[in-house]
Amino acid sequence: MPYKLLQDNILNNVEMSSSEIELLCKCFIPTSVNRGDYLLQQGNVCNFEGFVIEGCFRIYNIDDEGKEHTLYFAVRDWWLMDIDSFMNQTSSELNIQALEDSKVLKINRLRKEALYNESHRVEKLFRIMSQKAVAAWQRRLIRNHSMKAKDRYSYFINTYPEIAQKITDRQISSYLGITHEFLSKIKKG
Amino acid sequence: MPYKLLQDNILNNVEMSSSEIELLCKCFIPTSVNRGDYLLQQGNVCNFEGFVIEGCFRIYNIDDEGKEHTLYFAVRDWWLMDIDSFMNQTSSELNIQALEDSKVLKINRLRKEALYNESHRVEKLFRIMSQKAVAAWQRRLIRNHSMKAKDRYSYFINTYPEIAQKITDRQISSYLGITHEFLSKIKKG
DNA sequence: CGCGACGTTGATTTGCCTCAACGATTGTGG
DNA sequence: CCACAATCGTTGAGGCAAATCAACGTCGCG
Repeated sequence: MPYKLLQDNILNNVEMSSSEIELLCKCFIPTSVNRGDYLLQQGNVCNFEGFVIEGCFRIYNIDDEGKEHTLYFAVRDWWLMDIDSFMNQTSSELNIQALEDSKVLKINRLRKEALYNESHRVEKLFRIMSQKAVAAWQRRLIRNHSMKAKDRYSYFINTYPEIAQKITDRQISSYLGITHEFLSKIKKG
Repeated sequence: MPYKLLQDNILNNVEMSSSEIELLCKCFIPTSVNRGDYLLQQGNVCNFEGFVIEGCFRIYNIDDEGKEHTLYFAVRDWWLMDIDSFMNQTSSELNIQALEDSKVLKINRLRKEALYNESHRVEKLFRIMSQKAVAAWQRRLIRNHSMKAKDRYSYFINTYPEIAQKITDRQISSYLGITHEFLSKIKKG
């Protein structure tokens, strides 16, 4: 039952009757993604939001110089999307790639916008989720400014051991904002 | 009429009848803050959200080593709060200080939580505002990782000229994540 | 007036990047 | 199943970006 995980995640943010939550979950479509495949590629418009059931995704940007910058990783029980492209229906600057064979519950944009209007509780759910996200991004910025690369690395593997175990050092370095060579030297020292 | 600015800001995010928006705006209390004074200090709990009518604020953290890290500045038409402390009612790690004599519209936390439940539109308003904020924080992180200090400085003064004009170079440097000495050298070269 | 915060500059050090090379691992097609 | 290619992690030499520390003149404010 893939929906059980989604239900628990939702109920962790808002109260909802079992009938309402079932109606909500029905709007999410189970999708399998093969390792290496993309849910979204830079230049396209993001018209979905996803909730990861199993596997692992990397959400990253490639800049003008061809360098990769990982915004975050999404594993079981995480949400993913390009929120900027999704809201404004503009061309995305992000790639969302499966690092393993994965399963996601996807909801279509128009479906989601409709749900906002149909249900005050859905609106509340995503209001709360977004506010939590803002807090998390603020803390990440402060960590980036106050901690050296070595400490950011320790923080990452201690805070997200289940993610660290699934990804390569190169991917970690692009999340930390350093080169993979320097990460290698960090791990040695 | 300080509320006109708030009304326009809100209407820029959601539609609202004039009666409803008036009811909403009434919950915000005009507050004057003298230059140098704090709306919030590290260690206290944030129980308000603010909307700046005039003046300028700096929202920053002081780390274990005594270094200041500026999250953002808030001038006319900007919102401010410690969203983490506000949501979880935990001790704040942020300071919110007026850099000029300023005027803010403040809404109390309990009042705001009540409004969420009373009005679907209010819930929608803050859902949209939060989602926009998430997008902005994500873009800021990518800029921090992909641009050198000099380019981040140019970006800042070009994107927020009205802020740049109100603050000191030291404050800009703590926003950019560099020392004030280095910023001085950037400006020279 | 005098103090404290500010911006500047120089000398030195440090954190991190670049480039290049290498072996090890992983994935792939024949 | 093997051979090869691609990607990975590692290491070293050298360079650059930014931090650190110290000193100095300036300005605004009490």
